[in-house]
Order: sequence, then structure tokens, then C-alpha cells
Amino acid sequence: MPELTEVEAFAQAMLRWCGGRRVTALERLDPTVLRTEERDLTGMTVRGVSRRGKHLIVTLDDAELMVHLRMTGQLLPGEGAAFVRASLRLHDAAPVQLIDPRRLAELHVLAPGGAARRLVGLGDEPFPGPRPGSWWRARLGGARRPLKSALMDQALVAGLGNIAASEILWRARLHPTQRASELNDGEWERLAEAAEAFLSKAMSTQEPDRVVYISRGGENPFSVYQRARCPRCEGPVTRLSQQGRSTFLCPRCQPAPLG
DNA sequence: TAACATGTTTGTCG
DNA sequence: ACGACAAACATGTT
Repeated sequence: MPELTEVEAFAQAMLRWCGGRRVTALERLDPTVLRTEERDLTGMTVRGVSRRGKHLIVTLDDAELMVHLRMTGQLLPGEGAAFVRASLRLHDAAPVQLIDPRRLAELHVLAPGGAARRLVGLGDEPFPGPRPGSWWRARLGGARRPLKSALMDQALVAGLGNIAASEILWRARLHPTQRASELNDGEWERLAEAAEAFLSKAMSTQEPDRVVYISRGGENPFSVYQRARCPRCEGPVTRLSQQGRSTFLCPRCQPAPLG
């Protein structure tokens, strides 16, 4: 479900759902998602919610709750949803459910400062932007890997996933297999503008309290991801495989690099 | 039914 | 050190 913009939307929603509330219990309905438990949250008040890459961090009086939703995790206030793996019960507010059919999500209850310690090595934040072309060049330009692979490397830039990478490259008219180290300054600038445009548009699409990405049977909000035709040139969208993941591109708009 | 899935980690090999 | 690849995690969707 989530990449940077969805986690950001979840973080903002979490602040509305839990901000200033006192925790009455952290219910663990499935033992696999609760990976770390260094504190008992009972009685603590939620002081803030933030995001770092694809990690969501809830700050409490004497603890931090760090969540990674991985592929299929979601957060939703209420009770009785399908696939609830944990539930944060609150005083005078609906509980917040961690939902994850696939059970790959991670929940860490850490001592203060624990999240930052665990996130050492995570790359810099592209959002909120804008970031200039030189910013992207400084972080990705040393990689001789395909540009898409570098974009998704969380140690270089934090938060971009498989969909964002395809969408940003399409907007920038850059080919996914192009070596990152071979981009020129104009191409870095195009990447910078495309990233800013994609991230701000994806954020503006999010509705308060209804964080949605690709919804089953719903509209596809993307330009190339799982699309048949390029909305810019009407040409066919093609798919290739990189790092075992599908990359979508418009070969007309994103010409393959020479050599 | 087999292939695929918005993510990350670990191990292997070049 | 860098990078490509496969498998693993565990299960729903197409």
C-alpha cells in the first residue's frame, strides 16, 4: 500500500486520530507484526506524529512507536476490520487499527530516541520539496546502477518506491535503465522537477482520513503504472523487469540511452 | 492456476 | 566496495 506520500498522509491522519490522546492499551492481535517492545505504552499521551522515509513515528511521553506498513499495511480508526494485527486503544477516542493481510508490517515500541537510532543510514528526504537538480545529482550521481534502482535505494533518497520511481521517470522523460552516473545537468533538473510534481500531486490527491492508493476496482491515478497508453503521446506503455519488480514506461517519451 | 503484488533483508556470486 | 540476482517473509488478487 504505502510509499512516501501515503505514509505522509497516514502520519497527518494519525495526528488527528491520536494527538493529545492517552493510550489505554496496545492490543497485539497477531504476534508477528509487533517486532520490538521496550516500553508499556499504557497511560502515555501521544505528543506528535512524524514520518521518515516510509516509516511512521508516533512520539509519546516516554516511548516511540515506529510503524512500517511494507506492502499491504494500513492504519484505520475503528474496530472489527478484517486483518487487524494490532490496535492502539485510546481514552475518549476510537482505537486505531493496524491492518495488514500479508502480515509483513512492522511495529516497534521503542525508548525515546529509538527511532532515530534505528534509522541511521536512511537517505535524505525529498519531501517536502522542492529539491534542485544538484540535490539529486549529489545523492544519486555516484551510482553506476540504473537510475530507477538508485531512485528506490532508501540509503540514497528515502521514501520512493516502485510506483513513484516509474511515475517520476515518466514525467522526467528519462529511461529507467539509464545509468544514474551518466545523467547531465539538464537531466538532473528534469528529474528534480518531475519528483516535485509527482510528490506534490500525490499528496494533494490524498483525502483527510481516507488514505488511498491503488484501490481494487477503483480508478488508476497514475500516468504509466499499470497503464496501457501514455497520456502524453498516446503510445503504448511497456513493462520491463528490474530488481524483480515491474517498471512501466513509455518508450516513445523515455528514449533508451545511447550506447 | 500460475503469476503477480505499493517493501525490505539476507545471502550468493561476479 | 559495488551491483545483480534469488529467496524469504505470508497471503490476497488477477
